[in-house]
Amino acid sequence: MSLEHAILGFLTYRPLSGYDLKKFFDESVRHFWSATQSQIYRTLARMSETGWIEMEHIEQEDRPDRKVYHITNEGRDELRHWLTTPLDLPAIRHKWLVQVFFADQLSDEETITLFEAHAERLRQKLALFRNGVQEVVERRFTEGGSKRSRRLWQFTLDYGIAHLEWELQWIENALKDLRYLPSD
Amino acid sequence: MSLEHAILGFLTYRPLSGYDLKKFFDESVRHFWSATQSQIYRTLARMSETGWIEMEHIEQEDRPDRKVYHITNEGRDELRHWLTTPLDLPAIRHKWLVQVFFADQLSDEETITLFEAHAERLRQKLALFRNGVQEVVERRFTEGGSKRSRRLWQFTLDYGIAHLEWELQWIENALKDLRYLPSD
DNA sequence: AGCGACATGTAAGCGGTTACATGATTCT
DNA sequence: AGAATCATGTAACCGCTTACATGTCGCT
Repeated sequence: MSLEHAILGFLTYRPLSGYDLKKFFDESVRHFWSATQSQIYRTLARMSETGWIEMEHIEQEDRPDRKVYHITNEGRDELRHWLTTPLDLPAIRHKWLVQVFFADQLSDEETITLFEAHAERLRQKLALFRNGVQEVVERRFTEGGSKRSRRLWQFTLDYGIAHLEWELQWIENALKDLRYLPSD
Repeated sequence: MSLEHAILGFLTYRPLSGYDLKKFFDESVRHFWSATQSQIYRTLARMSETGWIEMEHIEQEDRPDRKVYHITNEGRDELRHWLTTPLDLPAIRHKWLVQVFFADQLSDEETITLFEAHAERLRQKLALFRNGVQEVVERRFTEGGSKRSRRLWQFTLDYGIAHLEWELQWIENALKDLRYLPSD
């Protein structure tokens, strides 16, 4: 399971609360592994039981108390083990391709719209990605973190952008072929 | 939901049983939308209640009885409606990128292995894809199906192959950069 | 007065996977 | 004799999403 291991990964940086972790997820791995708040809290409780992490209750006067978790030696072992485990390729679940597959139920115009609407979404996400994300990386790494870690982060960002660019280009190309769609 | 709409899509070809549908899924849309047998039977039962499909019990002497489902007019309306509904981009869940992100816990060699193992998996899947799939298309379309429908099928296959090719190339490229990974 | 940040969690439901269960026929 | 194909389904579980629930502090 990746959620647990992502949490272990973040806890190698420093001890963190559920609230902290949610922010880490949203700011860094979100575009390839998102996690909701409720999922994080539940998983932290489970991981405490297996002994991969330990909780420390920190009382605060001005703000709500925090439960800060730190990684144990077993946790570190588990993380290293998982990181060196080859994984199966993820199954693709792409609803849009289901629409394409059954688009013989649509007119030519509707089919073109199907492709163009998807292209437009890709363009929007790409714009978001290009603008928003790079700043976050800079901000985070002025306050610490190794160059190696930063370079690996950059890999995952490059992947995200290159992937969107590729898909967009593929669709723009497909749109050209769409003009010669057989009518029967 | 895509499973229901994929089923509706297949039922526009002809009335089918759960068993038939499982084969259709495995032979055509599997690489972007898979479905298990138990999922299909449960969903058919649910769809009968909503009125999108209707069941006909067909008794057979030599083999087990069949429950053959056909699409209703409401089903056709629902399918057309869904096909013209723009969908959000699917969230990517790519465990391998989680491994990359936290690979600062690994040595240089281990990191290179992480990339190379993934590339090898992509190569295997690509080989499978190129060999196995095209034949299925030919076979299926000698026994019927419109040219339009066939062309759309081809689109989804092309997408699958092009996607694997792109990812493989990206990783091979990343492997070159990996030589200059900062050590601190 | 209202909103956002801080901080914790529970509950219900949904889609999907894996395992279990049955039983006949046909091919090797 | 054993495997594959035909054909149906149930049950348990798992990961994830959405909604609900509570309460403080600081800023505008």
